[in-house]
Amino acid sequence: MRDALTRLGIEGDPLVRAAQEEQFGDYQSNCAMVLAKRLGRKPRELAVEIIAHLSIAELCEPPEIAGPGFINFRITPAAMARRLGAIPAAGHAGVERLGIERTPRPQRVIVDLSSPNLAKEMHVGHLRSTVIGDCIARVLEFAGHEVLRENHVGDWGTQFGMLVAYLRRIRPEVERNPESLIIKDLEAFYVEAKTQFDADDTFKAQSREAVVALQQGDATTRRIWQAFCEESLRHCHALYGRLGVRLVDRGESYYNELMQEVVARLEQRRQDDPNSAVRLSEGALCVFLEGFKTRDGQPLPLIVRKSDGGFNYATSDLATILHRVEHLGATRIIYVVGLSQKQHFEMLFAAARKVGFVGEEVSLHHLGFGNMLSPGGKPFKTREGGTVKLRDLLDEAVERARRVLQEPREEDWSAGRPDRASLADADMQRIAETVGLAAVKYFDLSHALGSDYKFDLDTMLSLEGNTAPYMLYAYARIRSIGRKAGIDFDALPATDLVLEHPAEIGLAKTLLRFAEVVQVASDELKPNVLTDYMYELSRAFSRFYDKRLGVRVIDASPETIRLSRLRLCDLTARTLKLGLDLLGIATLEQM
RNA sequence: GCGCCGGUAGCUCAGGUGGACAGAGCAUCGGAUUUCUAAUCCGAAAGUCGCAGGUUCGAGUCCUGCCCGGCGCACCA
Repeated sequence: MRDALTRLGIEGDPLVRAAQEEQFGDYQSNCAMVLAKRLGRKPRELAVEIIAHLSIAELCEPPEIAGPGFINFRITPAAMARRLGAIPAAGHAGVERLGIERTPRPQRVIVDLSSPNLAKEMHVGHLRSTVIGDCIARVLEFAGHEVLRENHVGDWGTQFGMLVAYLRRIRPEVERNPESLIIKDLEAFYVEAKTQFDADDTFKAQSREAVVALQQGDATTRRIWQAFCEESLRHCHALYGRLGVRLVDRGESYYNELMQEVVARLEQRRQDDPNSAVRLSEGALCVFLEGFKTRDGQPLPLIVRKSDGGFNYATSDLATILHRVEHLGATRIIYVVGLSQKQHFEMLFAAARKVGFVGEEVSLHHLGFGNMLSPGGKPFKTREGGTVKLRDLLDEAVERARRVLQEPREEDWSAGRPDRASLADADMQRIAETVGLAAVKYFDLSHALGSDYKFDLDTMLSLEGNTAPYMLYAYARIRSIGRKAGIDFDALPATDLVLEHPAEIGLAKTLLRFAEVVQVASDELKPNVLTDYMYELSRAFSRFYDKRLGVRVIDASPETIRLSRLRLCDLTARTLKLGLDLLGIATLEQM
């Protein structure tokens, strides 16, 4: 299509995409209508001309023009077989990428994700950033970019003075042996400290002193603080480990010196040009930006140094940008943070550009997401109104998964299905863990990022519909086919594909769309594009394997057909596995 | 008050730069089945896409106004 447009001397996007309905073919192009409008011509005439300049005879049937000027393409089974056949087989280079190429223009990308506060336990509010951020990082990495996952944890501020002082009071041994620190329940520890802080003026004073000591670099205080942060991070990483999330922790404290640098640079700017956007206002050092107003309609600046001389969120965020651009060499920074922070990031980015911290060559992107709500549609809280720990949420999901998985076991015994019924309890626990976590992650990623969603265990653990269990089942089932057919998929040679039956063609068609789907998901940073496809692929497979409308596989004959169908199974399994991997979801060989 | 995001089938949600009668899952109803893992497949019913205007050959999608919900609006992160 692109060539045809070029030959016609027309610039424009071919707008080719999978057809919405089967009657319109496999792919459709809507460009004739768009271009005709621009060129002041009749859409159908232009469509005719475009078709005349196409050279796609060996790819598809002669294209048809329909309606106001749609161009419909129907790929020939032979062409599908060729394309699928070109996907590297087991043992060949590129098999793990299914032949999908890397971007020709790799970037160094920072994904800012998770970012819990170390003073407390991670709670449900951290789930989305962690899961989405990890997925985005995986997708961009797969696309060929160099991705750095930065966990901007909160490890600084007044509350840490309080925590250090409290540790000193009730665990004095920490001072001598900071490495030994274990805090079972971080949340309870914080609450205790806070209660003490509010009730005890002496303790309050000690807390303040600890903050000062921390800032001045007092060795003992820092050791205790560090011990606390490390213990808190161990709590975090227990969860990251379960979730299969890798990231690099870099606390706010890391930027202490850079924050001085940020302020110094801005101060310089202000003094060089008193009329610049950087000005003092009510004693605070501010960056004034266009388009932002306070409640009263006054200009709303980004405050970079408070009137008391202290730093705030904006200061550390600017320092972070400086670090990422100047030290880490990032050309793209993606913040996976809730949508409620939207204005803050707009101001932050505008300010960073205004004061020259980042140039045109660097893109700053706030990938905002909606709230995770309780099943009732209200903010997610415990019955008492407190925050729900992320660990508790995941535990519950796993426990519920275990119950769902165990339900049919009794029947399996009587139905003579030892495949599932014979699973040892340990295996069952492992499977439940995978399924439970997969369900939570998949459910999150299957919603459009910007919208809120209701956390509903029943729905996400359902064995039917667009859920992780359905997808994992589809995968496990295919792997089981390999075992039963006595074929090692990991040693299956490249075979000629035979695509004759509608079920074969339907599956092949869906398989071929994977590369494009990954491309869209990666370009637009939309995980749900991927999940939607995964579901379609799983369904296409179920149809393929259906006893009435599908085809025989394990006992198919002749052997060429059998191998072809097994290869389709394998391609499906590999695609599912890769797709799930991009979502950050582990697969199971058996469930 | 200003700004941003959302309002799509009974429920939960999709809808790539405006495009072919608005899609899916659950739930409902009806089929298939002595299973190559039925944890499946096929089909039906179900929506004036918040409301009212406008732009366009064509609007869930763009513009304006209004209604409803959420979030944000200078020294908290």
